Amino acid sequence: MSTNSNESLNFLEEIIEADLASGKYKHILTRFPPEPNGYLHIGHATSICLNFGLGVKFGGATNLRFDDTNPTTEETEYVDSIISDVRWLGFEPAQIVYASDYFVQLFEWAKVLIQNGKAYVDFSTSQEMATLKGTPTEPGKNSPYRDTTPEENLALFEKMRAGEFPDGHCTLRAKIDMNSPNMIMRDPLLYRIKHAHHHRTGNTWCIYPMYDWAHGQSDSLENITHSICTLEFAPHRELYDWCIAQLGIFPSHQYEFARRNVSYAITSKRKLRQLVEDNIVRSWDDPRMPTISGFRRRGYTPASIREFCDRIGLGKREMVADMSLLEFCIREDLNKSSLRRFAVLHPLKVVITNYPEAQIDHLETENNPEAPETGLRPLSFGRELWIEQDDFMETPPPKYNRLSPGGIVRLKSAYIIRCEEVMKDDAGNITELHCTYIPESRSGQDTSGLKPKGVIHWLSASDAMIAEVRLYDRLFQVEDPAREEDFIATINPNSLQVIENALVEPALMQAELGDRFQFTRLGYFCVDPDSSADKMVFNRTVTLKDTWAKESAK
RNA sequence: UGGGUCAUGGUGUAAUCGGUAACACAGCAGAUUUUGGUUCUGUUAUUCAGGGUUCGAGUCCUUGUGACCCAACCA
Repeated sequence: MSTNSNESLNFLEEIIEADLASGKYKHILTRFPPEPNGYLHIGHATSICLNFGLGVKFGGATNLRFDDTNPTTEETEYVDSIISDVRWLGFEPAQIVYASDYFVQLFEWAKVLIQNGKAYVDFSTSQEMATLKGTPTEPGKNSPYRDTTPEENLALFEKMRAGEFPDGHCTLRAKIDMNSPNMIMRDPLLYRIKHAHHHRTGNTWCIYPMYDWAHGQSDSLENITHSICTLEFAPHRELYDWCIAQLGIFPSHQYEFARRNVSYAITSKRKLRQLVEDNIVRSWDDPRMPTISGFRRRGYTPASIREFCDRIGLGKREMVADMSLLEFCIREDLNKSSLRRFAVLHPLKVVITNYPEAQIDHLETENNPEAPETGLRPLSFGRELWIEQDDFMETPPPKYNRLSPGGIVRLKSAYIIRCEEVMKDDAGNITELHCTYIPESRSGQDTSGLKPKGVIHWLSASDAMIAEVRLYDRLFQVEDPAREEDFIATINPNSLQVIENALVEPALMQAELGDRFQFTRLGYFCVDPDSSADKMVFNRTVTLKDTWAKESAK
């Protein structure tokens, strides 16, 4: 119910704690209010974690409410994906509700406003309205329709609702103050005519409430105590309060926080759509997309995203959180939880010349050194092996700890080998390595006294299986692509590398959708839904931290 | 006649309503390591500017500067 007194609270938590302490509320109720007009992205994820997180932290609850007041942009498909994204993140709404549930109530309340002389039907065109609205530095002018009597307005509003006017013919506006310094308060639109099919109410309505007429009242109807939104809605708060005051209904309160952006990502719906439609990515759930479904397919865990949202904190100033923090969070989670497996992405054949032709040795290695209880798994060792091309260099740079001519290296959980001969084709390409192994260097019973500097992963040619591996990198090359004049130009041309014929441990062929692994020394990988019984596909979620890559780049 | 929101290391967030500017990520250096992973240790770097109040200011006052939002029949 209450929080630890020694931990520092963010400004919203302080407000809530004070409201609870003063007895203003016994329980808090928040809400996550997406418009179902697209897929959720990482920005929404932070809002979900915020709203639901607050509900959980203070023993309250959180509604999922679809702000479906614009029938021309909204679809059931989006409703479904949003519900599943929220649940995937690990939250269960107290209620799943819709602004459209309140259309009748909202309509009745509009009539109350009209009767009280606080709203009028305006036949001005949008152009005329814009002119009369003034500018931030110049006052507006009253509409010629502003002094129509309540009786007349009521009749006109009923006609609007009855479908007697075409789209755009007139609107219902609140009568507030055309001289207000707050542009939002200069007689805002409450209803507009749209003869459109609504994904839930069908054709029963041809007038639809605007955001400002729907949101606060929806909050109030649900008894939302803390209605949390982003900074750009701050000027709307005055209108939010005005509407509630006019109706004398439960006073929900709006609080604003700064949208939480993430570097190297984009969260504009328009731009995300462009990426999909221009086939720059494959789909909305392409693992490079900053959508929740993209992160899911990429292999991110819900816990890692929640942890990220916790760690970036909350404020009221514009911010861009570091993508590297998100990467830290997923590595931290997966390091503890994922089983280790060997995979060789770019194979180089190694022949152990002093190892018997047909002999297969059975070795073991740990599933996860961070979690010994996960036990060991079997590994086959034979005369022919695969290692990573990167793990051999004919002329190694300084500090290179891997294999080179005449040098030794430890094959993890197996033997130490020495490179005796480099085989090449006519073009000079390395085709295979001839090595010898040190029989007394077997892992766990090493009496060789040798101390190779490097340890590399490997696969036995006798049982390695082929799989497809997709390596993802950042989609954008700049930290803040949204700020670029042409964000498409900043796209990383190497954001996806497909390796059709990678080699993996045989056990990986039984992996199932949702499984996550660490491919030893390579990174964290998950099973992609494109996988089939005969062709497994793995996505790289994130690389391991790679200090050698940094060192060698110097 | 403009209104609103904000300003603390590279990034993000704190600082018990005036009392040693801290935590995390990133970076750098080292130790450990049969993953160049993990773990551990150390380290670099911060209060937008000017003025004022005060023994003492990130915090209070004042004057500036800068950033973002608002003039959709979108949310």
